[in-house]
Amino acid sequence: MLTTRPRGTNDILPNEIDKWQRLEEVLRHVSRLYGYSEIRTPIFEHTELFQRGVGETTDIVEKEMYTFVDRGERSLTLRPEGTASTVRAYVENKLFAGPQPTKLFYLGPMFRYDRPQAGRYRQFHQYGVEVFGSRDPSIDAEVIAMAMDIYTRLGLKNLSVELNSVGCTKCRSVYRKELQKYLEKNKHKLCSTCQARYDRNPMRIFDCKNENCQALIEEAPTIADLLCNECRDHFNKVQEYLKALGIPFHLNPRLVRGLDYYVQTAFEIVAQGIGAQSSIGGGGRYDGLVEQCGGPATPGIGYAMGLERILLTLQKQGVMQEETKNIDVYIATLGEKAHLKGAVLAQQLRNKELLVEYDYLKRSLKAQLKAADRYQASFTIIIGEEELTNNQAVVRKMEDGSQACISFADMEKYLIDNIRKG
RNA sequence: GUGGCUGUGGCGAAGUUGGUUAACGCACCGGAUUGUGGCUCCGGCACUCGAGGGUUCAAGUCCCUUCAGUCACCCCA
Repeated sequence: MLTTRPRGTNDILPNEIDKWQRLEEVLRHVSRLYGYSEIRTPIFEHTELFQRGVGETTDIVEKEMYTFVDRGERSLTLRPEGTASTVRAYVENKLFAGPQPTKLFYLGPMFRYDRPQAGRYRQFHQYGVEVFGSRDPSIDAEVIAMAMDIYTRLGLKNLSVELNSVGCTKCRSVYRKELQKYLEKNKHKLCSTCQARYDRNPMRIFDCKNENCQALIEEAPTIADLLCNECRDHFNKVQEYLKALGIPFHLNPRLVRGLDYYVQTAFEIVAQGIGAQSSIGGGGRYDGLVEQCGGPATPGIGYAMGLERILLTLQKQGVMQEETKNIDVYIATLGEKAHLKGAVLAQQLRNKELLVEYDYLKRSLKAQLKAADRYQASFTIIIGEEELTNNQAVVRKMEDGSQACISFADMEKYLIDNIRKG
């Protein structure tokens, strides 16, 4: 156990940190373009926040939370998603009193106690945005367009946007009853989980993979048929804006997202070929959430994307180009005095913005050159007794093995000139 | 929480119906080249064959338990 990381967690090693940083760069850049400011909230919150915010009946709250009691006997929970915390921060810090809408993004680890599999981990990373203060359908469309913009910039292909409206609390309860009425006579034929869903949240039966359940619900009325005028109008406008923005989408009346707070717009972005966990992002509108979390009635919409899944998709689609790392100068030394001189020279060259490595192991020259080769150094400076007395060093161009004797006084200029050129 | 597959040196892997000192490749370190890399050759590098228990004269090879990885279900990013 001492040398094993906890289940479902990952070390991001030096050889892969690069792609993470490049991904994060794109996310921050696009955030700026769309006018979002970063918010950093705690990794853990009062358990109650997620219970109320995410919803008591969701899988997240029922079986996936990392909850613990601290020394002050408070129940705390490692955040399983980002929206609840962001809403809490919005309310607590009275951001609603500032200019609206408020557009925020976050980036960081989330935690869910789930069985790990391809594209699913217990600690995973999400980037997400939240917009508070507007119920206008144009922002729904923009948020979806923004997500697609990010994927496109990253080079992802073959994605599909699944879009639905889950209605407001009013039309949803009407729909619920309709759906229950439709399924009533066949209720006993549903699988056991769907029988439970029948009472709690019959819309989730659409998600069931069981063929029998699928058959039973196939001809069921969809929410689209029963949206109230306001919701239907909103949904139509969202589609209108999406079309105008050139974002293709699939209407999916069966898309039901697993978090309780969604109303009206719900969407998911799906990638192919990364296994069963194909959703690389999703979101929707949550107009009642801020109020429910103790703030003023404020509309909101947001989405989150899973960074591991994005990286996985990038890899599967082969759009991940390796970044070559090489240094400018390797300093090889022989003998104690030369070693000291090398240390000083390394500092001097680094001050001139050169990437410099130096041998700390007092290895043989041969071994040092081998190291220089591994670092893909452009030049290796060799300093030994002889060079010290002549106040110069051998500078070897690694590419072709050509060497020159350069005085320490001219070293900086020589290297800078030659490296810039090459 | 449920199920399938897997678990041998840093990595990738051989390992016959259980039978002596557990292949091979890569990586790493050193030498051939007394102060010079990338190629070649030579050499070096394994106290637990995931862990624990059992069967047997004898187990990496059989049985049980457990842990981990992986994929899938549930659900989600």
